[in-house]
Amino acid sequence: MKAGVIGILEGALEEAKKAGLISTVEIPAIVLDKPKKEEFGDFSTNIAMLLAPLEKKKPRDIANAVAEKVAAYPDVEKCEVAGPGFINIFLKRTFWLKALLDIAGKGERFGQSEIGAGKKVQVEFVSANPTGPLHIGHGRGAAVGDALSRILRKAGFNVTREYYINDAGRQVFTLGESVRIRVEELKGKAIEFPPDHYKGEYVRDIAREYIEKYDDGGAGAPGYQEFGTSAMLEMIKKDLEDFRVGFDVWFSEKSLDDSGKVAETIQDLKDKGHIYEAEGAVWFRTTDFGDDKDRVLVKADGERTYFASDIAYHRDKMERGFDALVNIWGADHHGYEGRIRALLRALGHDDSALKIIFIQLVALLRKGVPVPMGKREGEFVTLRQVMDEVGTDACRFFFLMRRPDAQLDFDLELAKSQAPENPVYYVQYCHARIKSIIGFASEKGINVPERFDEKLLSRLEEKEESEIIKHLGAFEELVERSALAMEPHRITFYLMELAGLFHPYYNKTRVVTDDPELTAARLLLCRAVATVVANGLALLGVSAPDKM
RNA sequence: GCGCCUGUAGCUCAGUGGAUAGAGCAUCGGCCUCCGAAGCCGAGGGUCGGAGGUUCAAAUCCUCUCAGGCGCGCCA
Repeated sequence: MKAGVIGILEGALEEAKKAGLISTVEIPAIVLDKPKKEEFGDFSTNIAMLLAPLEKKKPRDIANAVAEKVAAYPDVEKCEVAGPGFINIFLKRTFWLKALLDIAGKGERFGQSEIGAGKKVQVEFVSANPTGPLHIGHGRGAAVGDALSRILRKAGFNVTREYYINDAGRQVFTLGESVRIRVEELKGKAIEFPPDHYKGEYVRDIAREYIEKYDDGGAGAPGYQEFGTSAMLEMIKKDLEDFRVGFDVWFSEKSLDDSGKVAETIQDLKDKGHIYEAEGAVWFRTTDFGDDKDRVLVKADGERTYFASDIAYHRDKMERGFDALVNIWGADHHGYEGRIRALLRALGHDDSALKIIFIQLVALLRKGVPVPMGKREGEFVTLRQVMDEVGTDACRFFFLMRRPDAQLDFDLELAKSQAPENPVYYVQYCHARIKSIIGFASEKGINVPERFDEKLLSRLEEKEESEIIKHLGAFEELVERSALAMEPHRITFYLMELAGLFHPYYNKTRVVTDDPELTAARLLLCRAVATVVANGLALLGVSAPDKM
């Protein structure tokens, strides 16, 4: 919708230029606003005020000249100049009705665009260590990463979702040890459990499973570490599956090491002169590329650091030819950003290809009272627990109700309440309600018309109806902007607004009436709302139920 | 001490440099003989943490400052 108006404006500016009213060659980018007040029109632009200093003329004079040209376009009802020099454009109702025709024609494809132009984007998210179950914070990252991937795809990007498995190094070793100790314990040995090991109940479960399968100690028995890691990974995969989060690639840290890529990367940096040795360790001079301090790649004891794997991983990512990389990290990792950017630049890449989204903490509440968390106490709340309690739909929706970098209060009781204050149901109810209306009409032998035109739709004369239609028409641009800004929460807010327009309309206006033409037009409008709600919820990975 | 994030209504939060800053919840008062009341209508509520600066125009950009969170390992 908006693109069309920008076209009109560009045309008008060109005409003004030809008529000698404007002399500036480089016209600033056109910004179209949706004014807050309807007296300011459907769209408003500040272009005259931006041109004023360049033209050395009064903004209002320029605005008047442009407005006159704009007003001549057939889709334009009128065009006014207001305030310091805003150009306010009022469009004809028929212009908006095109959105309804569009939605009816495209159905679930409505909202799709080509703005991504098939660019390859990798979204790496969750990437939790396979040493314990996913907790609530991972869940938020999973919801954001998954929704973002869906939105990017809708906007025409070629998306790869990837999970980086930290299956090498200290932590998985400790997991293996934890399993071993529990196995021996279960067999009756009294062993003091080391405090820095994983003491969650799930480790006992894994130990029990191990004893059941391999206690005979057959030749094929895997090591504790290997067994524990794969058991944890299976559990994580199952959690994610039930959370409706899928991945295209599961990338193993261990495989990087095995294939020699870590050593290769260090050598590469050495060849480029970014490596030095000091105090028995091998350092990467990241300070040459904006980092706070240099970083160790190989410790004095000969062991590689986690960062050594990470540089190999990000080098590998770049070599796979992505146009953009998105990393979704917990906010506690933001200290890592500098060194990863340093790496990309050291390798000669443009680090602006990398976008890191930091996920802030989730504060779990129950009726407003904080639920205690803390990994050390072994009483951290898992994604599984929350999912089971409030359901996947509510859980995902709540995670996507806030900007990722803002802390989130998640109230369990609110999320599962079937009361009106629960926003998940507010949106889903809108969809179910419309399906019910369409069902009611069809029982009376009235169906959503197969064939229709602008004349039929022009029966939608209520103010609420045009507001809804305008909002529907903004959906495509919303998806684009949400994709480009990489902000899934915009979709959530849009849907709450759309439902907030529809419910009052429904309460006030009868859809199924004695007037067949009016009924047909309103059924079409309703179905369009349902389509957009369903499409929007699909981007969030939340279901759009026909009945609730 | 240094770095990053966040300060907007009682609470939780929206708000690509634009016009009189919005929504939900909470509070109070109303609406089901009629397409789904998981809904609707109405009311009250603000020094956009603070101070300077840039601009025709600042919640938005810059500087300083205050408050909260997080990070500053040869841990991952």
